[in-house]
Amino acid sequence: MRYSISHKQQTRERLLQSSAALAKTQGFASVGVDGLMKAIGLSGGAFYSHFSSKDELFGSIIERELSQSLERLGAGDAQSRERLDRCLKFYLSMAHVEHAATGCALPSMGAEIARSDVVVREHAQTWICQLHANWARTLESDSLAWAILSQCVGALVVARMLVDPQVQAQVLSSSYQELSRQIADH
Amino acid sequence: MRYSISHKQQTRERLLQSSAALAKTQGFASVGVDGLMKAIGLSGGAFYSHFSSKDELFGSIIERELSQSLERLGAGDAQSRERLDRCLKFYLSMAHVEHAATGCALPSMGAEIARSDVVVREHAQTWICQLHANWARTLESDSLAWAILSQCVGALVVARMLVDPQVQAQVLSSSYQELSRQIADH
DNA sequence: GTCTATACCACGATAGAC
DNA sequence: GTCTATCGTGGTATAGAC
Repeated sequence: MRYSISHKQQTRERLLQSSAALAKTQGFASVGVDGLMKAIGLSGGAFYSHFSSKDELFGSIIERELSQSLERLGAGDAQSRERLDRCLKFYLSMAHVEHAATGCALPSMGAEIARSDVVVREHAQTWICQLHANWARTLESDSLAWAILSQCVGALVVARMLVDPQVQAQVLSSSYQELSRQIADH
Repeated sequence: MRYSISHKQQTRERLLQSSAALAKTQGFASVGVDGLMKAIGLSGGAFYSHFSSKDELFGSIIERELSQSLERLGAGDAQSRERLDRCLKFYLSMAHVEHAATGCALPSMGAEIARSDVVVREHAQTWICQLHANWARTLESDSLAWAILSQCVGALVVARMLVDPQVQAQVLSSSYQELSRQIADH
């Protein structure tokens, strides 16, 4: 063969990474196969050597994104409240609002995941429940863990819709402030 | 003229209503002009007698949806905490999760609004800030009002991604429970 | 105002050369 | 594995008859 064994894996990884970033910023439905491939310097036709369809790529992107987020937000069996606090601080930051390409996939692609087929949503559910379980163990509260997760995702969705950075920052700081109080009061 | 004066207004209203429902369920980008018109029994060509472009329709949909949500969630100058509580109960209900077509536009179209042009987002910001102001007046807390808004939107985004109705219900009830506690403690 | 027909472009996906 | 070329479809938008 004219291409090394690892070449395909590397190309596939580049494609996944680049496509995920494009999907999070422009929406997966709004970017075509040609655009996805051009972004990594390849032609559209080469796409089908890596994925049988655009939908299959979507599933792989979600899988990769969620496992990555889980690692960053709640990996391990026992995390300290200090680490959870650092996670919340970053999640609810202006940097996260402004850089959707490298951020969590839930606020940017949540609606698209909700509209996708059952297989993808089952994967998403597994991951979300795993993150919830980790946070619930740290916080010793199932309901507080769900509430935090919802509020984090919602704050980013709301903030990204706004134009004024000051109001955006207000949404973030308010959410963080109220979350901190809830965690402390618990 | 062969058509009455009010006919155009009525058709436009039907188009707005139907298109909003389709946009919330399938995503605005994923449904074509032909599909939007066929949904109200007209041909695709007739669309441009009502809107100059699909983007202009998007702006009108958002405007209409948000003012409608404001009416349902926080109209008037002074609302009781009881009414706010009823609003939260409905917003965080399984019916709302299941029927995106008639529900709030923020969880289903939030990401698309965030990606749209500045004019649309300025409009969205105006309405969101107005709703926030009403809730903040009722609750006597700016930050709590922002936190509630974020949590409501986030809970719906998260719940809609899941497949298991029991887990969906858990997300909703947890969010409602924690919100109630926050409001009571305030 | 609505229809049919159409221009024009972008999309997802495939075929065959290299 | 990647390229170019292409097929078929569906997208937005326009033109002209009624």
